[in-house]
Amino acid sequence: MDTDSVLKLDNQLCFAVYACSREFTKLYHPLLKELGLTYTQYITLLVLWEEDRMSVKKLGERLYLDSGTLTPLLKKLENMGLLTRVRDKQDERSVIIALTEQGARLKERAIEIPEKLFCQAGISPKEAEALRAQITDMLKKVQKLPL
Amino acid sequence: MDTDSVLKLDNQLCFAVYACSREFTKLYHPLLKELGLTYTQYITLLVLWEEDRMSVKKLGERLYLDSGTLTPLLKKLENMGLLTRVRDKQDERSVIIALTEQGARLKERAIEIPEKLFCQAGISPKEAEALRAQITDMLKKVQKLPL
DNA sequence: GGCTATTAAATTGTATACAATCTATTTGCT
DNA sequence: AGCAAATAGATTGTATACAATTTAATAGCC
Repeated sequence: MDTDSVLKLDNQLCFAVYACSREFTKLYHPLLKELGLTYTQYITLLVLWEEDRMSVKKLGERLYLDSGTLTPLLKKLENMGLLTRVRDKQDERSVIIALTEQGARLKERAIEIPEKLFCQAGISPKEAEALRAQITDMLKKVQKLPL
Repeated sequence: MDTDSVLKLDNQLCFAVYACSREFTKLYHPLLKELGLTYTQYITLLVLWEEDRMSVKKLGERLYLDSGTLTPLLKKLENMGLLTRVRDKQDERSVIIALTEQGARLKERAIEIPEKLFCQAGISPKEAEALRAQITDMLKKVQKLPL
């Protein structure tokens, strides 16, 4: 590719990923609205539905988000009555996030979302999985870089 | 995939794309900082370097961004002296964005960025292009959906 | 021509993201 | 024990994103 082509927006992998991410989020929006959640709040709960009781630090590692994003987000979910934030007695530096009854129950209603989305988007589960694996590979590659 | 697996974060295509997008942007950050640009400002200029003089509307279609995001961003780039915002005489509803001398010149320095990135990330141009094509396909699919 | 619908930007309000910094706690070392 | 370095969250400041609404201008229709 010549020097001019590499600067073309349509040739840039990063832009494709960036635009795709935002369009995907828009697709989630109406479905999540029914649950009263934003996308970031939703993926935070996904992690907790898999494994309840987790430090902010570990949550951040799973979501690739730092405390600057998570702290206000978790405070909001706490105010909504979906989780609790409690200092770890063993290590007072950490804060343990745990689902409330209500937060745990919300999982039932969230189950339908992934399927609805695939149907809407017309993406087959097989090709979705193939693409997800490739993107995850790249994510690991990009994330591991020494800054 | 069973009902529980679809809710697992690591199985979700959307999350992979979302996390990858943010990690990619972080990779750009130090390189763009040298030019005094953010990622969104950079891709806006990419479009204008390809085709100068364009309405906010058209710019938004290329970038998948709306006026709510673009208006403040373009005002900032205007203040930085990189572009001008002028009402279209033919259609006073539109605003035409045009590069200044300085904005056009910045392209020279931006040329190096894509190559530096690929080297850093250890992604071969060939696999990047293959992945970009797949993601763009999905983007089109997701974006065309009737809301 | 005159009125309604549509369109393009701008504005408003809410929710992220993240770099950089700060605070409190704990670890590791002597 | 005592202290420097490291760690986990919280805070601050800046820059997006985007839904929803508003404003101004144009297009379409009678």
